[in-house]
Amino acid sequence: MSEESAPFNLEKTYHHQEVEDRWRSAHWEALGSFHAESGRVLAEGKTPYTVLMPPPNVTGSLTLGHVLNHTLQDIFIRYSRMTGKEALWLPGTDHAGIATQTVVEKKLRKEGISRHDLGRKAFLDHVWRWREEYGGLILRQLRRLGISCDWRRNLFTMDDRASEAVINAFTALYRDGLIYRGTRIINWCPVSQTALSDEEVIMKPRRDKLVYIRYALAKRPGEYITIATVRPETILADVAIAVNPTDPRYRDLVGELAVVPVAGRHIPVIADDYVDIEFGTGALKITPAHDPNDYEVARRHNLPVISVVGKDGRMTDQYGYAGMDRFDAREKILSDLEERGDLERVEEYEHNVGYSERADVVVEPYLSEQWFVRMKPLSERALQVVNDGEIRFHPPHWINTYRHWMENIQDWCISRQLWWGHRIPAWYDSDGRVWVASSYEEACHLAGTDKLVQDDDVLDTWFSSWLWPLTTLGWTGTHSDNDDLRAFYPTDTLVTGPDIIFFWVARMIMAGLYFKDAVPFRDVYFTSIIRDMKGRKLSKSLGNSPDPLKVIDTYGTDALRFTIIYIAPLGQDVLFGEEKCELGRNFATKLWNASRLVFMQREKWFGSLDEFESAYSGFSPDRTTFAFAEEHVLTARYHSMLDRYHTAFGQFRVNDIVRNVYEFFRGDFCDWYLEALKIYLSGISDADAARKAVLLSVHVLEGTLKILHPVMPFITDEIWHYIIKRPHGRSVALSSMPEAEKEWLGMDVSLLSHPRAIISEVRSLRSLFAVPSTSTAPLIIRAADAAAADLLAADSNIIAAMTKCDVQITASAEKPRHAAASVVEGNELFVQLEGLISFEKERARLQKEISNIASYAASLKKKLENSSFTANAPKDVVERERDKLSEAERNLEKLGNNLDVLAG
RNA sequence: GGGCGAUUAGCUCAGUUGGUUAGAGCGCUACCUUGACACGGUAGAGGUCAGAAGUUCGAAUCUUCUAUCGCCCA
Repeated sequence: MSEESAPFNLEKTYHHQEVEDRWRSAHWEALGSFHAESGRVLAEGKTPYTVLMPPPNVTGSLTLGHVLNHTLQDIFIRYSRMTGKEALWLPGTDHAGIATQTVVEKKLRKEGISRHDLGRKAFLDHVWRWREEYGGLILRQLRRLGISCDWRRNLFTMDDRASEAVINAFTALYRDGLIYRGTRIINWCPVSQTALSDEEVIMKPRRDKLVYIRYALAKRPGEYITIATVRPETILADVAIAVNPTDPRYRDLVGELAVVPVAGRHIPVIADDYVDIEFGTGALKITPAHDPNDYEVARRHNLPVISVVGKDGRMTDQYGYAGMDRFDAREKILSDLEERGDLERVEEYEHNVGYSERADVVVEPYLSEQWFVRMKPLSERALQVVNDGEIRFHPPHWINTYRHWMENIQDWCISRQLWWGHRIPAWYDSDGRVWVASSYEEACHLAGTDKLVQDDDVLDTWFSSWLWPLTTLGWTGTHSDNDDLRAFYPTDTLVTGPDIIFFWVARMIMAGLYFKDAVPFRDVYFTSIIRDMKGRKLSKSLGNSPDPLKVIDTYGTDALRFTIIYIAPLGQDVLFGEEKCELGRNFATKLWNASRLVFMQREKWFGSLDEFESAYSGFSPDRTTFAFAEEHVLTARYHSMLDRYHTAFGQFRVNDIVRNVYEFFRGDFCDWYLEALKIYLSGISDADAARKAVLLSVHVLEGTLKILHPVMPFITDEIWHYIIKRPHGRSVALSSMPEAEKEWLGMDVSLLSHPRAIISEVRSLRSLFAVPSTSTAPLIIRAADAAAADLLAADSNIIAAMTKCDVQITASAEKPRHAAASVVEGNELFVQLEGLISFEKERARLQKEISNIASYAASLKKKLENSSFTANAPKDVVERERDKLSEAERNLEKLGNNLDVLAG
């Protein structure tokens, strides 16, 4: 910060690194700027505003997706804080069961150790140590974004408090009959060696071979039935061949026995509606241990279940394939079948196959005993609150996806065969009976014995994430309320990607309603998906995902934040390229330089900072003291911009927010107001008048800094401290947002905009006739009326400087010869360009202009002569069309006269 | 197969309930190193709003169909 004696202005150039480093989260954190207190809501009556951070995975590192997501949350939080709310942003991380365990196992493997060598407890100690060392990375990186969380409340899903809540939630659901244990075909990841929920399986198209295999009929020598399958290795586990009961081709075969090739087992031919007559041969092998649909068929027909693929994806059969990988076995059995003559033919076949989300291998449908949450009872209210609008989605079309999932919901497999996670609070006694309780002691008490063994499995990570709105506010399941919950639950805005709508959003809604009897949040903002410039998803393997930290180093955090919001519309994918950050960087530079100009003028016109401060503290724009038109226009445009800004927030149109401010600042503030201000101040001797104009520039600059602050927190805080001297500990983040004032919103500035329009037109003429920028041309303005004449006369210096013309404003000038002429808002302009313009060129230009306007006027005339238009269209629309027509006609007349002068 | 979304300037996208001679950024062209800023300024070129039909006084905007692309669920 500058000394009192030194000039109180910004450095000549903006160094984002230096400024951002100074205002880093650490600074704001040390000040406690972003702490929220329930007392201020409960006792002082402040309105709460709460945002839940979607807990990033502890193994994660910062991606552009995080940048977008967290910038949006920060924008909402900072805006709410500045509009007087008690703004609470709850940060945290999740323990990411599979990912974390995989990372630690990989690390151990390099040291030649497996987790089984260590045993469960020692392994978990390793995981915890790993998390202490590396698990904070993502949060440190997020801090570089300048996000304004209440970091005191940082929560990890494996923390004691969160773990307690998980256990209590489990036991409560079990008690209510919503959790059960059962044998089902689940999605098994052979690499991670755990069950997965349906949501963790990603369907991907895959080219496989559709294999047609002949099964001999046991009692009809020489006859056979042919089935088609993409998984020939599982024929070893076949228990039946099914045909559709209405299929005439196979009707007489139902009840026959077929011989499984290689295995030699006799299996029945059965009839079941499930079989699709069109697919393959219409005869389907039934392999209940390796296909969920086959499992259902087998149950209906009381068939046995035989398994030939083990947990590791290797064969477990007794026919010589045991130990082989399932895909190697597939090839082997294919050649064996061919050799045996059982292979009829092979077709290329593209179909969708489930892959494990984490390990990216083909998921194995696997029959095993797992824990499930019964979803149907939970889904009904969860669907209702979204249908009723109690929770709103932005953009709303995601409701369809949500609704579809809720209406076709399947039970949720929550057990995972991992060690890292919340261990399932279920114990088995020596008779194999299960006892679910919050602790071993309680389970012993229930069971009446202490000879209990706890279930080995842990819970799905999402089983802790779905409690996030509750656990972050201190809910543990043993009490229903506390001050934080009373003050901040339900939370307000959830910002997340649509890819976890099922995983997380839907389940949080269920949990909130079930455990707290209230929705967990009001609005859900679904972010864009970020792609590269070619529209491809960002991925490490493609090498097309820029490192946000490098982007920040190059362009600055503010620039990145501004850019990503500028280019990310609600509900659309966004194509990101690092170079796009030039937009944000350039804007930050512009903001800096414009501020420098304002501060330079302040320094020039105020004797000292104190003098300025005392004038500024009582300042508000007063149109009766305005000296030039741009002061009116700027102030009116400023308030209309504020109005659009607040409206955009209300509608979650974040994209509009930055575009609106961007246009206002570059256009209205810099290009028009500041340019006019410079000229006004350069020729002035009245210091008091000058000070008023400077005060207005600071006033609007400060307002602009405030409204930009949620998007660009660093540079705005820096410049804000130069508005007046403020203690280093203060922050624009804790100041209040400017409001749009009705008085200014209603102001008609159309007349006051004439100077702008005239300046643009004259510049255009100069450029058209290639008038050298060094030469000053005489400009005669014949004003539309007395009011316009007064206004233009007052602004004549500004018009002169901005057009580089000698301006003469008259009521009745002769039409000069040798002039380019134009009409703007009824004001006739003559730029005398003796020797500079060619008559021919000007004549042609006027003729073209006249014919343009004439055809425009004709179309307006036609419209207005159409009686159904004048009868049906709203009055103001018709009125507007009339105005346009008369304006066009006036212009035509004037331009026509000019043409005559040229001709004559 | 079902659902959702997209198609507007060379590129990336705005365009809120139908009422503009359709906008921005980047790129392009010309001019300008002017005491805030060349990461800048001024002026300009560039679009039959994917196609067809319909509703309407009026359609980029609403309806239907078609085409192409993308996502989700089977």
